Amino acid sequence: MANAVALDQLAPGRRERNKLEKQARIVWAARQLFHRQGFAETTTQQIAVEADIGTGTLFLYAKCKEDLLIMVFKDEMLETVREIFARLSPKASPVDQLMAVFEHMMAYHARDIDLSRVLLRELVMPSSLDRRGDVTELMDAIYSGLMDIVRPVADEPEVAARSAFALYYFALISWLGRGFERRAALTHLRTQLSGLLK
Amino acid sequence: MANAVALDQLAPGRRERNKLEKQARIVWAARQLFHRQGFAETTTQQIAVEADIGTGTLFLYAKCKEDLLIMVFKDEMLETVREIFARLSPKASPVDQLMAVFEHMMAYHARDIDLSRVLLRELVMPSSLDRRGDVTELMDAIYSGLMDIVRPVADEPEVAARSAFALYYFALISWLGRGFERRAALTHLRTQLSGLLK
Amino acid sequence: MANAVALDQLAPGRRERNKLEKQARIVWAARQLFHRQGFAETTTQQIAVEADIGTGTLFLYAKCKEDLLIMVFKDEMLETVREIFARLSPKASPVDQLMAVFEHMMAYHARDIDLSRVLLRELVMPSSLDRRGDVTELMDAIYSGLMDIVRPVADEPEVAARSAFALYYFALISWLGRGFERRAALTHLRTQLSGLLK
Amino acid sequence: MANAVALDQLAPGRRERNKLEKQARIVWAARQLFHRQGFAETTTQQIAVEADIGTGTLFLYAKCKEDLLIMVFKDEMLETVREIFARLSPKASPVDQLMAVFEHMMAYHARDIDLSRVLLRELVMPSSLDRRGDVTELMDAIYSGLMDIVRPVADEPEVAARSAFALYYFALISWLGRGFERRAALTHLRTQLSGLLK
DNA sequence: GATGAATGAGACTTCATTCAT
DNA sequence: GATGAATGAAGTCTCATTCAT
Repeated sequence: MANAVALDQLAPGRRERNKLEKQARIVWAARQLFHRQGFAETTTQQIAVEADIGTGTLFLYAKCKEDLLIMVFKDEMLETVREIFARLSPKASPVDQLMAVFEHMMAYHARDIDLSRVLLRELVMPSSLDRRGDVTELMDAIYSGLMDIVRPVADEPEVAARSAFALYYFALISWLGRGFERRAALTHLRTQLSGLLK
Repeated sequence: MANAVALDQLAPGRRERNKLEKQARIVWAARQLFHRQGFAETTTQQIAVEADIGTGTLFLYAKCKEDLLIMVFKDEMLETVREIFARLSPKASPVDQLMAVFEHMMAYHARDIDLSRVLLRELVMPSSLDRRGDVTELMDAIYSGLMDIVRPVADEPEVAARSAFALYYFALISWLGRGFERRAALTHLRTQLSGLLK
Repeated sequence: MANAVALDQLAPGRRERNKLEKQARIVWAARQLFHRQGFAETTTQQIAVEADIGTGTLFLYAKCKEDLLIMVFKDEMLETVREIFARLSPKASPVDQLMAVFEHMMAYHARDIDLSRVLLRELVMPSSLDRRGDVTELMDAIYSGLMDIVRPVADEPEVAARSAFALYYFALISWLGRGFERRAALTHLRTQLSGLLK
Repeated sequence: MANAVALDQLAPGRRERNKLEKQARIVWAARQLFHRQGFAETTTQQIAVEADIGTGTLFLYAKCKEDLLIMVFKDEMLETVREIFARLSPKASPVDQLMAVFEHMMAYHARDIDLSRVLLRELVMPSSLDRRGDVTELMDAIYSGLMDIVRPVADEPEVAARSAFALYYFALISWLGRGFERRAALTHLRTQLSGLLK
């Protein structure tokens, strides 16, 4: 008994660290490696080693490698989105505010274009549906912010917010998917948003 | 040599025609197999066998497997799109016409959802740029038709057409990517299009 | 402690009965799943869930997954064999009686050929020796019945019974292992048994 | 041109070595490694390296690892069987001759019991049916030899040969599968064969 | 006895693509 | 242009089993 306590103090093992902490370590490890090496170039083994867990344990927290990407993205993006909305100038026009939001979001993706491409691919054709909740949570945060912006000028803020996001999404895909210039995509987007909000 | 010339004289354009016929056989074989077995489950060897050509010959006509999917899709989709636009009732409202177009396009994708998912993934993150021309050709046909529809009510038909397509594309992805119901996606889309065209 | 005694007095044999009941549930669960999904496709976790016990508890009752197969088989087969011997017509010739036995046994295996293949593989190359007793018990039952059949016509009933079973076993393997037709295997077997018993 | 010839002379490549030679090299490599390290412990990569071919090339010649075992076994066993039959004393009694054959065959398996266990398992539950021809060829050779032995004393040599082999097979499995002593298995077998041939 | 979170070994095979002919 | 034998990279995730509680 006394020994066990002593052992715990000397070498706190893996087991007592709780699930949440473990999940956090996994996401942290995945993020580091995905950004440093790319998605395909990162092996699940590397992530497990970096997170200090067993190879199999990883799959108790994420059903597949792609789910790890969603988890990484959701954490980062949610924070990013909240910052973006927090920093908006309320005096700017709705279109300007929307553009500010979307420009920042694109800038976020620009930091790691390849990883964002993999992410979009994953959103279009999900490898598992386990992380659907994460995506929903993120989308809700975005829609909520967009609605606040368009509310003053839109009869149906929800519809307008969804439309605005759809236009952004198309611009994003045009940029990521076909080498459409980011600037050109944004220019188009502004025109379209102006048209949308009359 | 002399023989070759003679053959050419007897059947002018023969080589070229052979090439086209061979390409047609390849696309036909790919389509059959992709639809029957799915994209990943179909091997390039199977396609070569079905098209009655050598394994290596295939890659003289398509740089990679994904290009075959684009070829299959472009042929089918271009025809589908033309039919759709041809059958529109010019008396219907622009929104109704747009919805008719998009409903038919979604119905086309519904015939093979999985294959459409692969296609969208491919459009978002192309494996090769060789078939970009095919995509452009198709998009031009679509934009052209959409512009005709929105022209009566839009100041900038090109912008409106692009926006309309963006809204459709988002609906499409929502449906394919997340099991969002097709009906629900279409309902949303109609509301958004109404908003867009005021 | 005192409580434990009291409990034991209230329900004597309770612990033992619980253990047997639990084992019965495990075997029942394993049988369902093996038959429904196949051996390889069934996980020990599924069996544990179905038997309503912990994942680790399973291995208190069976040293390994293969042992579960033996347990399933032994229960079923022992009952089957007893029925078969009970229903024999004593007036039939020994060869006819043997054939009746073996036909029924093959029919039993025919109900789940794939599982029987796994079983035979397991008998040829056992994963553990823990369940050897089960196999012996079953074999004894079979030999005993076969000896009763051949006794009237064999000088050494034990030898004849063993030979008869060997001939059956070969027929069984020929059928399971190589797609030899069941009918053909049985025809061969009858000829061989006739030769054996003169 | 001249260069190509020079290169060929300096470094005769893989390609010109024909298919048969390649298959022989593969089987040779597999045999070495299976015997030296055991079946499970040998990787297909090792075999490919040893045979001096590409990893994938291996699977042009054997559909799966198990097929390699059949190929190895068939070659060895066919030779072994022919030797055994060639060396029989025609003056010995049929039972003695049969026993000589089966003792030698068991001795062959005794040289690598574990590999033989894997082989038997494979025969009971084949991983592929591609090598069925090999098994048939071997069995034909064995049956043919056995028929010659039993012909003098059996009305139906074919049936007797098959029965004799079945009895041997059962003894073999008893020995390999359950640690039944080889000597005991052979003793039983002799008794049974005596009974069979009256 | 019971639990269930954690472990970690593990190597096969596929199949798009190439390139010598 | 056509062929098809040869290549070889590649790495996830499963799942039986353990063992601290």
